[in-house]
Order: sequence, then C-alpha cells, then structure tokens
Amino acid sequence: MTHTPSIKICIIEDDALILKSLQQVLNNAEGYSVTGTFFSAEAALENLKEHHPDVLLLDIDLPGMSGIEAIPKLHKLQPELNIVMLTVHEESEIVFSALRQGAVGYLVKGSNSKFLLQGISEVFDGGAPMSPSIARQVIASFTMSKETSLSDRELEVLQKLSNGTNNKQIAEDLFVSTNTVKAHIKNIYKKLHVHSRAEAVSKAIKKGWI
Amino acid sequence: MTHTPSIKICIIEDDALILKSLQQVLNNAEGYSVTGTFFSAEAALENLKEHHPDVLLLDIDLPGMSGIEAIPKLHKLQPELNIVMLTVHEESEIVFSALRQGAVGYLVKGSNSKFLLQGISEVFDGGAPMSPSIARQVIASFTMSKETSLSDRELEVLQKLSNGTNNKQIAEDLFVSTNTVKAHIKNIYKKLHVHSRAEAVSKAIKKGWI
DNA sequence: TATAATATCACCCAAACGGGTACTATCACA
DNA sequence: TGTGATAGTACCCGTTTGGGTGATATTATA
Repeated sequence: MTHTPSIKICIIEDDALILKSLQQVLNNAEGYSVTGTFFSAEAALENLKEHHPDVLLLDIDLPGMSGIEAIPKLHKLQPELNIVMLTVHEESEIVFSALRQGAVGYLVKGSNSKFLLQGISEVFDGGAPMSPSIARQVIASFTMSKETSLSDRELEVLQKLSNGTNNKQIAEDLFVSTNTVKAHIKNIYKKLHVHSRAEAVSKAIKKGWI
Repeated sequence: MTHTPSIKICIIEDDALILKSLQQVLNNAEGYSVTGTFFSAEAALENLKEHHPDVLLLDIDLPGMSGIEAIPKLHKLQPELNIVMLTVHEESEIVFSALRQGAVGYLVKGSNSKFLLQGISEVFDGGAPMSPSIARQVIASFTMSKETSLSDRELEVLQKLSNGTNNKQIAEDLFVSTNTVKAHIKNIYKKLHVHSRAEAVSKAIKKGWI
C-alpha cells in the first residue's frame, strides 16, 4: 500500500505496445497508478468517468475520433481533467491546436521514463510540460502584435467602442464633441476596412490591439 | 579566445550589487558575454543598439520607466531582441503582463547560476523559460474556455455580428426573418449583460467563444 | 405533466449610427 | 514650403439598432 495517494492516470492509446510500456513505467513508479486504459476516444468517452483520473494521457493519432477532437468532449465529461497529449514527433502545428482545444501540455512518446513521470507530476502540480520551441510559440501567439496603423487617439476610441460605449459617452470621456468622435470612428473604419463598430472591435481584438 | 561565438547579453538592472553578481556569473561562464549594462530603461534605450545583444535581461522594478513599459520601446529599437525579465518574486500578474508586452520568458533573481545560464541558453535557442505555474496560466489564457450559456443559434448569430453583418443580412444567411434575428440578439444581450453589438462581440472574443 | 429554454415571427418608436461633405489647426517630414 | 497625418468641429440624412411587448411551436428536463 502506498503512503501518499497516487496520481490516478488514464491512457488513451491505440498502439498496444506503447500502451503496455507506458502502463509498466507508471505502475512501477511510486506515486503513479494507471486506473484505466482505452484504445479509442470513443471508448474513453463511454467509460472514463468510472476511473476518475487526475491526469489523462491522450494519443493524438487515434483511429476514429482524433485525440484533438476528443479534447472538448472529454472536458465536457470531466471539466477539471488535466489532459496531456502523447505525440511521436513534436509537430508544432498539431501540438499547438491541441493546446488551443484545452490540453495542458504534451509528452513525446519514447522519451525516457524520467521525463514521463516528471511531466505528469508537473501537470498534477499545476504546471504545463512542453518543449522550449512550443513554449515560445505559445508565448508569441499570446503576445500583442502592436503593429497598428492607428493613432493613439484612434486606439483610445477603439477601446471605448469595445466597451460598448456610445458616441455621446465617448465624447464626454475624451472631452471632445460627438462630431470629433464620429470623425475618429470614420477614420478607424477607413484604416481597418470595416463598416461597423462590431467589426472594428472584432478585428482589433483579434490583432491584439486592444 | 572562445571557440564558439558567445551569446551577447545586455542587462538593465538598477541594483548595482545584483548587476555585478549577474555580470560575474555570465562573464565567467563559457559561451556567455555581457556586452552592456544599464541602470535604467531610459539609458538602455539611448545606447542599446551599440551593444547589439542577443538577449536582454530586464529588471521589472526600475526607477523611472518600468521594465514592462520599456518592452515595446526596446522592441521598436531592436525588433528581434529576446527580452527576458528579471524578478525578485514570481508574481504571476506582473510576469503575465510582461509576457503580454512581448517578453519571451523570465528568470528569478537569486536562483542559482545554473538556472540563469540554462534560461539564457533556452531563450537563445528559441525557447521560453518560465515556471510551471506561469506556463499553465499562459496555456489557460490562450485556450478557448467553451463554457458558454449561449445556444448554438445564438453563437451563430454572434459570429455574424463579429463580422459586422447587419440584421437584414444575417436574416438572409440564416433563412429567417429580421425579427427573429433581433430576438436572438436581444437574448444574447440579456445573457451577456451588454447593450450593443460591439460590446457583445468584445466579450465573446475575449472569452474565446468566437 | 408542467416548466424552462429555444427558435420563430410581428409591430412600434426613439435613439444611435454610418456616410457624405467641409472647415481649422498643428506637427512632422520631405 | 507644401504635403500628409493627426486632431478637432459642424451639419445633414437615411438606415440601423436597441428596447419594449406579445405570440406560437418545439424540445428537453424536472
């Protein structure tokens, strides 16, 4: 019997050899226990809740529903579940979209077992295991681009637009006339090639300007 | 003389003792060389280009312009510069906004020199050094939350709103009357507690719904 | 079975918006 | 010196929007 409660792990992996190997490593290590294994996302979605895992290792390349597609469905089933992707090679675009779907990290299959255990512990402790290059891409995507053709005043107005502020209120906030506000908005529309507040706000947020 | 070119490092740090210590560690290590040091962001902005650093270590708490404010200005000066923040304690909100401004990682002052050198190398090699808890927060912020109280139809309408589509066009796209579209929009407003298209779009995008 | 949520449609009205034109004034840059 | 970008102001006009109230049908869930 273990002294500290083990991290309960489920694994979705269609390759029986890899699954076996993962299972062996995890069950032989102190503090980790595999409570369930599945060969497909479909199977996991049906029975996962019975195994109440802390961490789920999820293969990306699965027959039927892909690992990435499965993420939102698994989260719906068990919202607080920490999903860690398993990949063969570290292809950034795929890993990236997995993270976007809600995975908290990923592990490369075949890396040594120390890495595996460390990664799982990191996830359990609230971390997010990933390689340096993926980490950088994540940071970059979340950074604001700042390359805008808008003037400071226009950005200020745009910010107000995103709060749903109307022209009259913006005018009061900026101590100018509503006509001035309208003029700024018209210029914003010209620069962004849009024709409404909603579209301007959408574009600006997606570009990270506001 | 060194055999491989050293990583050129500049440091902005107002505390002379810490600066000295950093400088010593880096200059004594193989493959790292400090090419410039500054006591303030203002000083760095004037002279940084002469030292063409690969990596810049930037203190967050600086007299005058803060390290975070300095990031965009430094990037304007040298767009490809890798900026790494130096912090005393790891306060997530501050680190977080530094990353948002364009820093690629951070190092905790006083952690052992192995960590420092490793972090700098990681940055130089395209990585992003940060602690597990910050990594998780970054991942989380960039993940779509998907927890929405909106119906599928309402999300569909919201998507159209973000494109700047007007009610008439939305009605045509969805094969319903403009009255129906208006009804959906009213319901969206009620659920999101907003009063305009722009505000609804802003909220939805920031929550990752569209 | 009843109640809530969703989706559909209708009418009204005041307020807000988008687009057009036109006029200053400042500041930087060529 | 003048040309462009930014900021501020003004007026007009037709269209769109937001908010109100009310109604029907379907589906899901308690």
